[in-house]
Formats: sequence, C-alpha cells, structure tokens
Amino acid sequence: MKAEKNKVALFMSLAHVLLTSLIEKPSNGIELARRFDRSMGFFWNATHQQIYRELNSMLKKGWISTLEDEDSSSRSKTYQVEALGRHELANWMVEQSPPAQLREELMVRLRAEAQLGGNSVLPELERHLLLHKTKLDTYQQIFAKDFSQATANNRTLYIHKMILQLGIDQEIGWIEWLENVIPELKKFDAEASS
Amino acid sequence: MKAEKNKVALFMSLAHVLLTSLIEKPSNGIELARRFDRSMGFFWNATHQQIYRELNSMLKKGWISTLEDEDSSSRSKTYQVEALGRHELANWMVEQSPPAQLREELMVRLRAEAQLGGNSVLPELERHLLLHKTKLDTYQQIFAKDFSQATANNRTLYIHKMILQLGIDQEIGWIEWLENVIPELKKFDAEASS
DNA sequence: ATGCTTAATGCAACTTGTTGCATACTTTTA
DNA sequence: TAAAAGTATGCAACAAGTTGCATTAAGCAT
Repeated sequence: MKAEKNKVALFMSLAHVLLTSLIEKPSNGIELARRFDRSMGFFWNATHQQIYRELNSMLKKGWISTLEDEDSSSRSKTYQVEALGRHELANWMVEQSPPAQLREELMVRLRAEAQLGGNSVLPELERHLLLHKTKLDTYQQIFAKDFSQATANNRTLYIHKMILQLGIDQEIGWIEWLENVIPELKKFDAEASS
Repeated sequence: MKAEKNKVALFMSLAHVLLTSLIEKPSNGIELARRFDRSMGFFWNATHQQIYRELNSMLKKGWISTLEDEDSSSRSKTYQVEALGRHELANWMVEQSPPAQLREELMVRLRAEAQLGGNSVLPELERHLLLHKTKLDTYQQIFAKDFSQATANNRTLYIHKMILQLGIDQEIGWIEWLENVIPELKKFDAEASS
C-alpha cells in the first residue's frame, strides 16, 4: 500500500510564470518564449524546451487547455488557462519564498583573480558594463513606451511599472558599480607596471 | 568507435568557486558550506551535498587532494588545491559568461497578483523587506570588520571589498524599492475600501 | 558506560535546467 | 514549383540542484 503523493505545488515557479503569462494572453509556446526575452525576462527566463515540457505537464493536470479553432491545420497550439489553473495560481500566490539566490560567474572570476593575480578579468568587466548599459536602454525604452501615462489610478499597471522599475534600478546599480571598479583596477595596474 | 569526450570545462562554476575558496584556505566540506553562508554567499551558494559531490569529482580529476595528517582518526578530510587545479582555475578565469539570470519568485507572485487581484502578496513583500534589512546589516558588519582600513595599496583586499560592496548595494536597492512600493500598494487598498 | 547531541560525510531518488538534434509545416525567393 | 529559410513543437541524453535519509565519529552530560 503506497502512500498517496502529498506534494501539492511546492516549487514549480515556471508553471506559475506561464499561468500568469497565459492569463494575460492565450499564446503558443514560442510566443511565451519570446515574452521571456522582454519585460518578463529580467526576473525569470526559460528555454523553449522547458516551456514545452511544462505546458504538456500543465495540460495533463488540467490547469490549461488548447484553444480549438484556428485555420487549423497548423501544428501551432494556443494555450489558455482553465479554472483549475487559476485556482492553482491563486493558492501558490500567497505562499512564502526566500529571496532569490544570485549566481554571478563574473564575481567568481573576479574573486579567483584576487587569489591568482593578473588582470585578465578586466575585459570581461568592461564587456559586462556594455551589456548592462544595453539592457538598461532596452528597459528604459519599454518604460517610456508602456508607462508614460500616470499609473496612480490603475493598480495592475502600477505593479507592472514597478516590476520594470526594479529591473532598471538593478541595471543602474551594476553600471555604477562597474564604472567605479574598472578605473580603480586599471590604476592598480598602472602602479604595478611603473 | 566512440568519439572522445571533447568537453573541457565549459560551466561547472561550483568547482571553480570551491577552488578559489580552497586556495584561500584548505578546508573540509562543512567549512566550505559555511563559507557560502558568509561573504561568499551573496553571489554563489550551494548545499553541502552539492559540495561533497563536487569535491569528489575534483579529487578524481586531480584538481585537489586531501591533506594527510591530523589526528587523524576523524572522518573529516581537509582538501587542498593541486597544481592541476590552479591551472584549471586560471584557464577558466579568463572565459566569458553572460550576466546572471535573476529568478525572483516574489516578482512572479506580484505579477500574478496584478492579474488575479487581491492584496495578498503584501505580507510577503514586508517579510522580504525585513530579510533584506537583516542581510544588509550582516554585510555591513562584515564590511566594518574586514575593510575598515584603507585598501588603496592592496589589490586583493580591494577586490574583496568591492565584491562585498556590490552585495551591499544590491540589498540597499531592494530595500529602497520595497519601501517605495509597499506604501503605494497600501494606498490602492485604502482607496478601494473607501 | 550509556545515552544525547552535534559535526561531517555521503547515498539515492527526484526535479529542474541545458544541449543538440529531429520533425513538420509555412513562407519566401529564385 | 522546387529549394531555402523561418516558425513551432518536440525527444533524448545529460548536467546541475534539491530533498530526505543514513552513517560514522566526537564531545559532553548524568
């Protein structure tokens, strides 16, 4: 006599990201994947294979279903959220979770360099500075496009704005830090070779 | 006739974090795990099981070895880095990697709430505010203890300081964002119920 | 000395994430 | 209209991370 599975929905955030995204707008897998590269991407991301696997798993659970209509000979399936999926999301929403764990390889390399010496991580720091500037630019463009009007009277819009604002803040934080550290490391270099 | 494995060391950052950590000071598995909860923890973390598995794998590759001495009937093994491990780290150090992908469940919940309505994520936001304040406090204490003296003439010390500084900056960023968003969400609430 | 707690290591099963490839269908273009 | 490029879905194998439990030794209480 085996015990029933008593896991309900402990982790599986990807499923819940997808549910949220599908509530906003029923979509197919690729559309969802593309949305990760946009405003959603800075606090969560996933490859298309992960997304397809999760969509199939959610289908089996009855959280979502495919929209039957379209042309529809195409292989493309449009998914929509079912009542079961909404309940799942609502229940999961109020649970607790620890703050995200950062895993920044660049910091590992920098720390390795602090031990081994050399100045070989500098180019990578400069490359990251550029990447963060580009990302900041992208976010600011989205911000200007989507949130230029006042949000004081629209709670949903305000939340979306503030989520993007956090992404902007974090990019600015990185840029300031890198613009501080890079010249200092160069100074060490100059002194060492003089 | 099977093709040779041609992977060299593409990812495996955990291994390189451990190498760096062991170069600083030969340690056993638990000590390494504890170090993740300290200054190192904010840009990388790992459970003790991950660490033991990785240590064994690095042993097999000859990157590290166990220190033979100690009392030494104890089961505890002290690991040290071998020349092979140093070379591995030095090679890995100069590679490129994309900026870390944040995966913040709190943002998923907030976004879910933006879709489903309610104000049930507020307590979790306040809990996170507290957690971030606590973490900031911890980091600032380490900062005061380890980096109170000038670092202008010590490159290694400067790098360690700036890595910690980034952690402090990020915590401050979170705190400011949360202290901005929480009252605004409460205001929406108050208006809705008036 | 026996029992109780903590420290340290580890196994096994599972879940999640990644990589490389395969398939099928649609649209473009030569 | 056939070839090429692009869109959408998926499998399979693997790598990495998580969870729960088991083992062994040591430290310390009564």
